[in-house]
Amino acid sequence: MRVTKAQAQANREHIVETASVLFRERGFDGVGVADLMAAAGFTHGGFYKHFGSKADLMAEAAANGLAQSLTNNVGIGVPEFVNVYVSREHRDAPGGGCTMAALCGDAARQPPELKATFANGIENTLAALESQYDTGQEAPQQEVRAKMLDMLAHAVGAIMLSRSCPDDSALADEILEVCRARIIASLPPAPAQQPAVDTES
Amino acid sequence: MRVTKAQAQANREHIVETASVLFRERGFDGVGVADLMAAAGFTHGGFYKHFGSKADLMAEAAANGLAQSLTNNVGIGVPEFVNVYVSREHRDAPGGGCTMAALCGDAARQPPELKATFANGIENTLAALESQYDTGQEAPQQEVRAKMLDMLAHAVGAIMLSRSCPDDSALADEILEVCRARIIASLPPAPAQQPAVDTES
DNA sequence: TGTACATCAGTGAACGCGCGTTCACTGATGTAC
DNA sequence: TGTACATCAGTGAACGCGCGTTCACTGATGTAC
Repeated sequence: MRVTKAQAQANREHIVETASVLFRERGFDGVGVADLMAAAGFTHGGFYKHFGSKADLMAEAAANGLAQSLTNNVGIGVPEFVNVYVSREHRDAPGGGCTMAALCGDAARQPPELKATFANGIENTLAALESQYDTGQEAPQQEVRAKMLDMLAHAVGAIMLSRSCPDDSALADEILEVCRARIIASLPPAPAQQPAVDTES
Repeated sequence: MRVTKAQAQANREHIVETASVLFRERGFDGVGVADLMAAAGFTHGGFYKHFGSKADLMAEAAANGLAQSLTNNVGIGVPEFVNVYVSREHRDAPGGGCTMAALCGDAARQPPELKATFANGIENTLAALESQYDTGQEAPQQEVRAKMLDMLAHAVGAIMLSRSCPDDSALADEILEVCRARIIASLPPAPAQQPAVDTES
């Protein structure tokens, strides 16, 4: 049952995207090759026509997920990004959410190639955040980068800690609410001292 | 080869502590029952004389690790805690480090019982941090709790993100250094506006 | 205190199962003429 | 354009392996008398 080259390429991409979601939901070890292929609408045997190994797909799926989380959050501005990111909706839907938050615990135990993919995803996310971060005043690029890196770690920690609590627990929600408010409050260098500046001026 | 009741109890505790370290190093799925028992100096068959299942041990080992991270950091003060926590030494030694940072990614996919154990560990850590947090001024208990919860998520995120980067990468170190400095700077409510107050006055 | 027997922590072979991976096969696609 | 053949994406059975768990067994401990 051979298939068009274009169809085969589309199938391959579909498998990567399916894997990207499933890995975020269940972790790398929680998704088998047969599971994955069935979820994508295929039988497991064809897997190795597309990928050298499960580890290879893990790297591709991670890269795909890391890139996707970027395109999902382009141009909304940093405070709104934090509102969307540090939310119950995001916490409760890891499959469609941030790959860093869903898989960085797993990534820490993976071989260097996959960690490099992760570091690359972090760098790209950082670059996107930097470009959207308006301090309302001149700020050296290094300072902006540090601020966004700090904010990202903060937000990732909030989601991950919240996800490790029982689904209906007050603590899980408290973590999100406390952290969201404080991350947003920390965004402009000194919000209370510096009244809102019209960015269109 | 039966063994003294006291010895059996000691062996059981030794298995839990060994598991606590190995799970932090390799994750719940990365440690088999046979691995674990061998590391503790036993054969695998005896495991079920002590524990009903691997899942039961996971909960006990997590509780043990979460309690341990508390006793390791009693009385050193919050800024010093951050210095020790958000460090390369901690990042590079997960087996002896914080159970939250090592396993909260795994915990998010575990059954409610284990998540409840995790939430309990977070609450206990919070209580310990609150008792050590000196704002230099009067602050409502709720505000102190929020500050410590926020700080904990921030520190956990920094370690986890750093661990997901390649071992020798500049980004891994940058994350730690940037976050450590900023977390510490954020500790007193307004460090720049409020010069050091002699706490002995 | 000494003796006989039950208990049970620890051993190591064995179990069923699911995993990642391989392979012979199918049949539509792609290609050479 | 039409024909003959090679290619190869996808199928599904099979592989070896390691996992969590079970079990008959051992022999020192604990207990009853």
